[in-house]
Amino acid sequence: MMSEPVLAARVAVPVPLQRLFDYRAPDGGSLPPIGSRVVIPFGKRQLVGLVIEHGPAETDSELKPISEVLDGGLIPPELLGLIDWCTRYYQFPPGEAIQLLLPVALRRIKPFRAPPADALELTPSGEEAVLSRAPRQAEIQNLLRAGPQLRQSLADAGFSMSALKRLIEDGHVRPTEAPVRVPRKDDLVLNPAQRQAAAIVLAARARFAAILLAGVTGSGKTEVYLHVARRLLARDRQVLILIPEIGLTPQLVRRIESRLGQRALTYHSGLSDGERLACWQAARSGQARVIVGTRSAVFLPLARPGLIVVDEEHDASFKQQDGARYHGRDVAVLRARQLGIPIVLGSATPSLESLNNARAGRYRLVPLAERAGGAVQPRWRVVDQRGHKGAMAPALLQAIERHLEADGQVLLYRNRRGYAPVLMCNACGWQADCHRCSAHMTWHQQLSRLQCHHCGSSMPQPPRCPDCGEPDLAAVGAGTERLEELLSELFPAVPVHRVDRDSMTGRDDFEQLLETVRGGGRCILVGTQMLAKGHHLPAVTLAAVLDVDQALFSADFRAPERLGQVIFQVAGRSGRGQRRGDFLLQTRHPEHPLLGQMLGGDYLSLAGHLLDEREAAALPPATALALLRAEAHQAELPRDFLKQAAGLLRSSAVELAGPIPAIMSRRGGYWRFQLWLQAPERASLANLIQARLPDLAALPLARKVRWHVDMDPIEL
DNA sequence: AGCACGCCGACT
DNA sequence: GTCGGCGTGCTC
Repeated sequence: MMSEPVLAARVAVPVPLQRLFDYRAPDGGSLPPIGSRVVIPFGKRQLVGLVIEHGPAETDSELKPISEVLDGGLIPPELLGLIDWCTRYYQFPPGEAIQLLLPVALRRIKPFRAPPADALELTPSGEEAVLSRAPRQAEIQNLLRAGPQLRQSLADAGFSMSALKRLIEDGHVRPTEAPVRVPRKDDLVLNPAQRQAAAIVLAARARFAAILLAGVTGSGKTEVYLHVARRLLARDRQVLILIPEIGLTPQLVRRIESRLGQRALTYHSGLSDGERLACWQAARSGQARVIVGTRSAVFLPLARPGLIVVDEEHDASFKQQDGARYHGRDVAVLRARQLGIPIVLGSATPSLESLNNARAGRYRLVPLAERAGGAVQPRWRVVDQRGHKGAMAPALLQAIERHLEADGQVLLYRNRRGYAPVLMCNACGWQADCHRCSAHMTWHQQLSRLQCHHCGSSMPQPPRCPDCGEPDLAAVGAGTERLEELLSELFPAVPVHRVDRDSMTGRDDFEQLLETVRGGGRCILVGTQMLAKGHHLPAVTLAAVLDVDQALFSADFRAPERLGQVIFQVAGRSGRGQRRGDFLLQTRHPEHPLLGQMLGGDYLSLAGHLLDEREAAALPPATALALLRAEAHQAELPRDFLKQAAGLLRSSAVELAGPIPAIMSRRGGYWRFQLWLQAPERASLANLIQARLPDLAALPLARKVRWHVDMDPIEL
């Protein structure tokens, strides 16, 4: 037997360096186990790191000792394995792993004071207390006799903080970790298609299976997840539900809670550090049974995992666009495989990536083709906008009028916020462009300012053309703000609600608007993406997409897929109640073959066509694609860097293209270029890039440009 | 990323 | 004569 080399703890340190650092055991102690949270000396600083593995020291210099072990074996090996795969596949430094694995509160050396429990219970004295002279307090006492309640739900129920405060001061009520009971609504009876879908998932309840639940809007996908979730909760398993970054969380969470009769914890960037820590710990201990989170929740430690759900799996926000560029959906599938549990990917408009995986037999496609509750699909019609100058053709306006007269609600989708996408000089043709981006600035009339939606720069309205001095500046085109104005003029008797990031600034604005709209009554909704996402608005009988044309001719090979998704999602908003809906598509290119394909039928057959086209063109997901991106203030630097990088990456295993400018060639003052790397297999592509990464980093130009690798990019 | 060291311009 | 600009290099 060979003599043992010095065993070191290989530690991930929160710095953007492509390697681990070796440390010896703390003075007078032994090597902390893998997954331990430790404090280590790093240069002049003390940092929090994670022990990723044990191994022989890989350095000639003397090892420093670990300063302190904060938590031994905090991160389970299963998660370390997942992160290891992610760092190698997505090519991000191990230090980024710390950001993904630890909530902020645990990335600091100082122990974090745990936030007070957010539930309240009666103390023994509170049970006894006679509160006849304090009716409000007595009501609270009565409520709490049934079990602990969240502070928040007491506040929602209209109890004042002062009454609560008094009860706490008097020692009648105290914070508690005890689980809060949520009254459970009875199960909806699943229809045969839903039952069958649930049965397929449940058949795999104790092993890995990836099920792609492709349910048309209104088919009741959520009921299927929740049915399955209940069965797994009954077996004492945890359920992790991943959702895109959207503000519908409160509504969705309430629905999940009442259906499951369980409290659901949320995990997303909107939480305070303390709240995130609390959720993280509850997930790790198993106390949290149901967790609803955005993509970062895929890295939560789970004591007894039973099911992962990825809702709206096609949504681009599952892909992190900076830092560690991982895809939450794909990582979730890998995690489910490692855990040996089923994962359900749900969408009315599945991504071509997932459909391709279904074609290849890696996922099981379970279509739900019928709307639940008997609602039927809307009638589709193309509105030819040619020959009309305005933002809305007469045929569209007539349809709006007709539906309003029939007391229907109208939903109009337009993917541009602001008043007008361009401000132009009528005299010389000058356009207000961003100085830092290759983009027009958007005219916001209410703010009386021009804004760049890409870099955030903003300026007041120029009083006259900066080029020719004429004062005749015109707003060209219509964003949601202008559409709202136009519609209010055309239909003065009808409320017009604008839904976009500018109008829905308050926390609950959107939620409240949805409530109002669900209350019924004629109205027009005009808005961006926010409006297209799965909201149930039963009184909407007309939905329309106002601008499909730029997507028809986009340079982005994903544009047709995205357009298809938006169109089917918006169409799905119409006619979900008793009355059949209409759906209109406004275009100046009614003869475009893509529109023909959509009009023909359902999303899955459109997606099938699109997937065939990707295969024919050797584009993802038929091939693996990675981008090497670089940007700098001078255009030559990233271009030259990528040229040199191309030389280093040349291999028979990959096809290289570029450097070519990004679709948005300049952003925030940076010139952006990219090198396309394509290979038949994702793993071999990742391996090649990983092997050459040190050489790339060693290029002198690598220090002069900002660069990174993006595996499976979705933004070009 | 930080934080050092290191060599050239305007200030008490 | 110094304070300080950010280029370059290192972190087990």
